[in-house]
Amino acid sequence: MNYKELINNFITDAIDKDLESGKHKKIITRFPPEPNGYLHIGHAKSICLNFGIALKYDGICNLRFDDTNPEKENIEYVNSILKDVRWLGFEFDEPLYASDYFDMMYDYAVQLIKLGKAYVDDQDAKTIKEFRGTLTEHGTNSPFRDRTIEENLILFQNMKGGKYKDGEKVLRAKIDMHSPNMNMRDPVLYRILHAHHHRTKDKWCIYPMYDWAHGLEDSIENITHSICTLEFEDHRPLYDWFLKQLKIYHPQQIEFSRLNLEYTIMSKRHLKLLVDENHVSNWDDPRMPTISGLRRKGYPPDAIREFIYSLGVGKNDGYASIEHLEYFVRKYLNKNSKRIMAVLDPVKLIIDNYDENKFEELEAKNNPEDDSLGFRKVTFSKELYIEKDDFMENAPKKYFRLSIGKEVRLLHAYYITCTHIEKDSSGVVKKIHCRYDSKTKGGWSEDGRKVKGTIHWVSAKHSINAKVKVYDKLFNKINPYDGDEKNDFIKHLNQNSLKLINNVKLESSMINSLKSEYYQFVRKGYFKMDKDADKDNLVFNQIVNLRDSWKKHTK
RNA sequence: UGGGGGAUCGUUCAAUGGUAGGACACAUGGUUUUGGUCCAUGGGAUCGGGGUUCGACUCCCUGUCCCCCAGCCA
Repeated sequence: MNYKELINNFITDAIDKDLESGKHKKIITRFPPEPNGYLHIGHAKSICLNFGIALKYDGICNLRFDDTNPEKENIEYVNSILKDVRWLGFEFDEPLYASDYFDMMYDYAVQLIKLGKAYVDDQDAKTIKEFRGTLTEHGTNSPFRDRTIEENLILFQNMKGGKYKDGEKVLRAKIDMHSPNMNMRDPVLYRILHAHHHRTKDKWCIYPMYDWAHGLEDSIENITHSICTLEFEDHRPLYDWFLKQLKIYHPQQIEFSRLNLEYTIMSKRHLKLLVDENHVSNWDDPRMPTISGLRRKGYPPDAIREFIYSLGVGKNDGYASIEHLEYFVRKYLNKNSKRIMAVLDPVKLIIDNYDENKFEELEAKNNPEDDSLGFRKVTFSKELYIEKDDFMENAPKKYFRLSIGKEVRLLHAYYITCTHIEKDSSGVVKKIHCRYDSKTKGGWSEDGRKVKGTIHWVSAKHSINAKVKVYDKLFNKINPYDGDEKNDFIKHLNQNSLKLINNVKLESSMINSLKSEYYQFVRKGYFKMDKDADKDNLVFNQIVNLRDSWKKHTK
């Protein structure tokens, strides 16, 4: 991808100006996930933006774990994030950790106390909340707000030293309890948490809050542009205030609107709920909007990147459509998948004038637009399977497929004409009898005879059994939160989001199918073998179906 | 009159005082050994009302609607 031209938005406009004015020479961005869950496609936007900008300007993008809350974070999440960012195609040096800066952050806090800009508050959480005021009423100063610097220094040291229980004291910035911006009403800087941290172990029992930590992390790493989502816009005055008080290097925070995808949710907390309550199998369930879910489903990273960059970056909130994402998935897969024939809903087709014991190895192209993907042999014989819906007894005029008396092409094989059918007692078609034209081998005729329909097939005797999983949208509503209490989104879960198809027949060449490979099941869709599948249990996930303009006619 | 942000085709992003454009979606036609791909064509928008200007999506005034903020989460 050509990142120089790929990304152009209001953020790169700002960067261009900073480069022109000489404010910066080298651009440094960062992607700062909290390791408290798996990354989702919303994070992919931030990743593509931050790493993309670094690539565009020959700069650097740090991968930094914002691991300031040990109660929710763990190493499993750290590892998944590392894997997902790399899988998306971005490279980084050793990952960085906010927890590596805990000593520095502590020292800065001491400095802030010495400046008379921070104090230890003995009020409990409930009282602090009460004193904070409301959106329309200003707050009230804490009775502990005017402690001396000396006292604050000792108290803060005692907090660090473990002399108090969780929640007994906090360190707060001394800003303005009358500020119309709630974030400026003496925000908490440190809370007491006697918790085991996955990296610093038991060294600390006080942990910094986001607002305190984030600007310091950015400053320490010499980040030039700290790009975050819109909900932090209100926090920017605080971000700026801290760095100004401390007189340290001051990155610029710029906010953009986060990515929303139709029919799904992007809250890590809520995605975790879906996992914990078994609404999905795990974080990598192919129905999840997580990077690991999309990977398991078979979405190529290139397609995800192209999708993200096609969206652009702005400050409007809105929803990206599933179709838009699927367009890029199909676009990539059309070029990069091998075609094979698979029958998902089989019915027997018998070629009455073909010898019982004969079979032929016919040559088939793996990708009609790209010879470099090679050729393969498919086995043809007297008894085949075709899709049930490729035959209709009473076909409408524009139906191009098989029906009694009509001729179609079997892809890569022969022209066949249907002569008669066999049904069971309840009228279900059990066998379709045809005759083939031996002069049409390969699927074309010298006489220029026109055959409108082409259908796929597999040889019954040579076929391989498999299972297929087809996925639909996770929720029934574009915005699962719409009009409800925040936690009612569960009731909008699509109960039919997973369909298991058991009796799938694959062409014989699939005996050597690979987990790493993308396949197009001709006329059906794109598929990839599930990570838990094996030779004895072939399971394919449908990545996305093929566009189907016939379906529109039938409606 | 609490603060902050936003409003352009159905969706998403452009146009930075000078012909409102692209992509997806949709529609029509063509090509085709996938009713896929590809190609061509078409319909379709500046939140409302004033103002400044030769000229306004852009600047000013005013109104309306939407999103975010009252964690010792990030």
